[in-house]
Amino acid sequence: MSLSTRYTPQEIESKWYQHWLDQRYFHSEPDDREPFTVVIPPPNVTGVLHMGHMLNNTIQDILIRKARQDGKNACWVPGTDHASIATEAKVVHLLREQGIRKSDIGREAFLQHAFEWKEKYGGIILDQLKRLGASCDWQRTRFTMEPSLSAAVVRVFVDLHRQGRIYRGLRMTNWDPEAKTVLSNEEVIYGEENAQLFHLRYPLEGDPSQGIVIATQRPETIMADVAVAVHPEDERYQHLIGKMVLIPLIDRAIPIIADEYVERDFGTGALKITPAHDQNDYAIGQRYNLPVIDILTEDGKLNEQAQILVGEDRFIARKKIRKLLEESGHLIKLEDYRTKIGRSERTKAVVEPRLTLQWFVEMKQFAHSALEAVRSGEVVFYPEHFWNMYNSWLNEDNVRDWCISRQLWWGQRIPAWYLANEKMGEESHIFVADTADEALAQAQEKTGNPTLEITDLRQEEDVVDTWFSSWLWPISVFDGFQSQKELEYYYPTSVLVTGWDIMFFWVARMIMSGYEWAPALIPEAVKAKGAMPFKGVYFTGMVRDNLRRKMSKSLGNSPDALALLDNYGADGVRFGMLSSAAAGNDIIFDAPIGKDGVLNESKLCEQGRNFCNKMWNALRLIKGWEVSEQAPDTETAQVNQLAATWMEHKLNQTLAQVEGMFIDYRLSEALMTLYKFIWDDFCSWYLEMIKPTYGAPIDRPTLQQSISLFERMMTLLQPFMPFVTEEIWHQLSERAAGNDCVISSYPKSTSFDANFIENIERAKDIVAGVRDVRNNNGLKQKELLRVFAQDTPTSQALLAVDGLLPMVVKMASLEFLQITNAEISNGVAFLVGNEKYYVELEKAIDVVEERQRLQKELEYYQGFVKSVQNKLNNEKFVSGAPAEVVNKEKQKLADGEMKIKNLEEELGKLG
RNA sequence: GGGUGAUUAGCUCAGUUGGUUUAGAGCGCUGCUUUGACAGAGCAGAGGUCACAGGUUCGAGUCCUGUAUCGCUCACCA
Repeated sequence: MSLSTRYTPQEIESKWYQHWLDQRYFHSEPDDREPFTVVIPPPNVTGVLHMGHMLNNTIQDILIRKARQDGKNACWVPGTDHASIATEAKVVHLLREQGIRKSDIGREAFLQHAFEWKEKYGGIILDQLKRLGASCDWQRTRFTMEPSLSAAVVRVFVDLHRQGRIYRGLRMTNWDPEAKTVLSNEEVIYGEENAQLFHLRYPLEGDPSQGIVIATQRPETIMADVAVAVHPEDERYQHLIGKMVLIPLIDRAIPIIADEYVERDFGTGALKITPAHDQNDYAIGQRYNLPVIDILTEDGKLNEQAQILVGEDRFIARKKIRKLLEESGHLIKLEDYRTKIGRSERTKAVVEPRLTLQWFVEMKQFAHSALEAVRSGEVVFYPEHFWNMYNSWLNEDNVRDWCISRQLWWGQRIPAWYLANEKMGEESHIFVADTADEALAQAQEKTGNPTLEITDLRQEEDVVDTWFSSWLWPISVFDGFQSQKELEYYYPTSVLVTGWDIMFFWVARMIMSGYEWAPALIPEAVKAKGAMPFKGVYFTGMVRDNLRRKMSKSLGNSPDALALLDNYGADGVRFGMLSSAAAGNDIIFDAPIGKDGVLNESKLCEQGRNFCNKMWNALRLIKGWEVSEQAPDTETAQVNQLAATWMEHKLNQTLAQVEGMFIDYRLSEALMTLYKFIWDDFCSWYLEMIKPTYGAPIDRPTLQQSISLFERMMTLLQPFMPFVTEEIWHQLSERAAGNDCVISSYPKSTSFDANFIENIERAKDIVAGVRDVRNNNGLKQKELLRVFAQDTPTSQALLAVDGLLPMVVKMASLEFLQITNAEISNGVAFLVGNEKYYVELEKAIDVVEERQRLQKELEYYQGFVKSVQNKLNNEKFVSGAPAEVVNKEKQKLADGEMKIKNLEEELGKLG
């Protein structure tokens, strides 16, 4: 025997992965088969494999491998996302360590560094996916910033701009006055700090005896006020609505308006509106068409617009204006107050809300098509309930225009040009075009100045949001904007597998872009197959730790994915990931440490590894048998035949279940079903049934039958656990080149005899009954027992099934099993169905213990019968329930009563 | 506060349109088993009033309403 007693995944996995690549099994070209297409959610180039990747890529791989075995043209397109913010931050950090500042080296040099970095580290995560077994078509690997995909970004930008659906507008952004840059929301850290709430009185214009008191934390911004707002139903202020009040110190008149945004209970119930310096005030200002007065400079000082304290820093100004307000009698009250203040992650400066010019995509039309796609069922969500979240994001009340500009360098630069002599932020001409030359031509025409040169233009500094490139992914990975040949074949893709956290950022936007551009690019294909980018979306849960936090590197709470692969093998990890991952439910992977000090997460992978080992040892058993060309004795032949027939039925039954589960994407259930079939039915029962006595040979037909079964099981399991199945496939018999498990065709279920399966289940109950008696009476396995079956038509029929009786004798280690009417003098009884079986004991029966056992069982059935009787005594049930259900209950009652009778008889015998 | 999901065995979770015995799995636990494929194993066992309260129904873990607890998510009070 050359096979080691344990399955060792390491060499086996790399061996077969390389083999599959050599055979180009994962490569796809359009042909006349039905396509099954999946595009990977491109991981960040900066990424390293974490649990979330392992989960959703395992699922994608299972679907792709299954489709491949189903004879479809399976195509899984891998790739990476340039992830502008994350990557730029990483490269900036790296350069800083070398003493290089981004601003010193300029855009070109910075991008060169960034690309070098990407070349060096960008592929790591894809190599890690290979270790997991991902059967991607690596020849198709794409990157969101490669030329073709970038060209697509520029093209759709120009297209939308031409249609007037991209515009430049003001937006409140997080401004870092120290770094003089816009921050993304993620770069702002909020914390509670002490502050003061100023109550200021604004006198009524023309009647200083009246006025209104507002509360503010930022008295230095009152010069930027454009209104005072109160709640429309606030009785205190009804008489003031519509009147004008004067801003203290500068006496500018502003209106009092009514808006439901105002909380009556907070502060004084009156709110100053300062659109330039507050997010919400800006929104209110928009609603009422109020002007915007910006009184701050880009480094946080008061400007000329403020009229007073010009040139003072905002915090100095706050102190000074307090004094001024006190002196002028406008400061009514000052209270201490805890509030949340946002600071820049990097400079720690208090972030200033600031209006800046940004680029936007109009969302109304897009949102409508995206909602319709899912509402109509053209795109199906698994699980369905995610529709609610999707709907609430995208409905007209909530959808907001998409700000697509980012103040970064790493990304696709916005294809807009300005006249170089116009001041930044105040450009009056904008030329949007695919290339600088086209922009120049536009500029010459629009300005009527044919002598303009390229140097007279200045390109927009900002790049587009990363999602503005990844929303084209299902089209652009097939170079769909350049040539439609592949797109026509592969589009729409079959299913998208991703986490629900990016439902809005990515999933919804891909749907939008699909419906926007696919109809124009591939009209015929869209007519036949639809415009959606994918037919289904499988939302995986978030992988969280035991505190239910998302796993992330910054928290350091993610288990080392590669270490898991090393310890348990890819198949073990795939099993572990899947076994607790129902679609959409978050999975807690880093569960509390158990008693034995082992993490539960590892336990799941351990179970997967043990499963590999179990199959491996089943293989060793079969390979260890000597083969005999002689037919075995009749009884053995009968048992073998019975076992074989049973397994064929059972296999088809299992297959039918698994087929249904695949259709519903119930992958973990499908895996569990196969697990139980292989471990319990095949290993624990079938192999034990046919196993020759020690040292004896096995007959060839039975061996062949077993190998054939094993082979089919490997085919069924291959999508889930590709490596161990491939290895066993090849260990089972010599294979011609190209005969590999990975491409073996997935069988379709045929009919099966449920009755036959049921008979075997009864026989297994007899065996279990005998084992129980052994356990309770301390009888050794080797001790052959005599068992008697009560003579009834049912037991007659059961034991008459060919081979069943000798099978039970073998499995339960019996001397014999006989049907009899006679009293068994020293027999311990157990029930199988309604039939009594007796195990004859040599020694005296422990009457007390036996009574207890029977009594307990009796009580159970008495309770059971009572509940059934209650049901049947209920008029309404008998008349209301379908006859089928009532009959079932009657049968249950009869069975229960029979069991009670039998148990009472046995108790009676014990005296 | 809005939205959304969860609450089933010690732990992690299934339970698919309400009706196969008064609910299942894996791990853990308890007992037994060790020259015989596998101790990364085998056999058996214990363990749950399905969060709580109502309601609909002949029948509810499953549907409805409310409550509690926990989570996620969006918006956050000048």
